[in-house]
This record gives sequence, structure tokens and C-alpha cells, in this order.
Amino acid sequence: MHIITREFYQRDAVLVARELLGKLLVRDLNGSLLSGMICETEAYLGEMDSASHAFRGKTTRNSVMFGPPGKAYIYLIYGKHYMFNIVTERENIPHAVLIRGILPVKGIKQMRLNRDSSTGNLTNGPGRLCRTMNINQSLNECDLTSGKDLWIEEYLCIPSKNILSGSRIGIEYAMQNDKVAHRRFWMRYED
DNA sequence: AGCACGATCTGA
DNA sequence: CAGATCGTGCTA
Repeated sequence: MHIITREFYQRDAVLVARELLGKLLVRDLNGSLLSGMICETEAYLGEMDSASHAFRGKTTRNSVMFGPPGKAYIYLIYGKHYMFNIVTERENIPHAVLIRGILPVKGIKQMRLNRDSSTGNLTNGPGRLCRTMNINQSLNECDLTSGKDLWIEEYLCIPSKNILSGSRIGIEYAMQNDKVAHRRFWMRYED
């Protein structure tokens, strides 16, 4: 087991978003572990990106994004759902990667308990992912390199040819160029 | 202090 | 395709 270190996160969000695919997201709930392989991510490129929370500069909510990389940026959206992001790039460069999808690896039984509907889908969408992994506002600013509560481990290495990309979800308000840019990444399962 | 709105999800 | 639901950020 090898926890991803700060250097990994201290790079452009697009690079980090691509390389997070195949890695293991681990949640420690008082010693019982939940984990899932990251299979969908989105990169948000800070003050240059009209879809990013950091587009209009630093606020109380997004201040974590302006800090050191490797920390969790978590916020509530639509009054219902938590979104889990990882801060990337150097201090004062507010890049982040939104984790949109995982494939459950460990603790599926607990994940089933955490979910609130009976659709059969455990982790589809960034909101339900947080619910099933028990990720909430209390983990905002959590250091993902400390091996406490929440972290990322090496797992699979996904070759570039098996990484697909497309435009990001839910950013209708953004400028056209940011809307169409391929900053969402997921994995190809066929050969 | 008030108000508009969102990196979603559900169910009709 | 509308509605839930509430913290945040902007304006006054």
C-alpha cells in the first residue's frame, strides 16, 4: 500500500485528473475501510477557468483551493449533495480535480447502508459518491497525504490509450471555450 | 439583511 | 423536466 504524496498533486489539474484514474480512494471510518477505484474525474483550472469556483478569486468557501495541493475541497451543492475535490498545483494556483466516479472495491456492504435510495446504483454521480463513502463537510481541508480519514493509494496504472475525455457536466453557465474543453476523464474498459 | 443560484439527483 | 434545499457570495 503506497499513499500518494504531495508532489503528485502539485501539478496541472488536467495531468492529475488523468493520472488519478485507476487509483484507489480510501475512507477510514473508525478503522473500517471503504475503498473504490477512481474511474471518472474533472479538472478545474482556477482563475482562468470560468467553470471553476476560483474564477472570481478567493472567497471563504473556496479558500482551500488557494492553499497547498493534496487537500480536500468539499462543498454543498443544490442544498443536498457534497462534492469531493482534490486541490492540485502550487499554493495560490487554485486548481482542483472533482472526483465523479469510483468502482467500489472494499466495504460495498457499508456503502449500501450509506446510500439513501434503492436504485441499485451505489456511486453514480459525484453527490452519491460522497454519500456512499461518508464524505461530508467535516472533511473539508483534510490532508489527503496524511493517511488519516481519507487518502489515495496506488492501484492500477491506466495507459493513455485507455483514457477517454469529454466536456464537463453541469457547467451551462460557463464560457463557451471552457464548456466544450475536454476536461472530464474516464476509463475505457474494452481493449 | 435579503436574494439569487448552484461542479446534482430523483421521479413523473 | 421541475423541484428539493441551504450555504455562499454579492448587493445594499
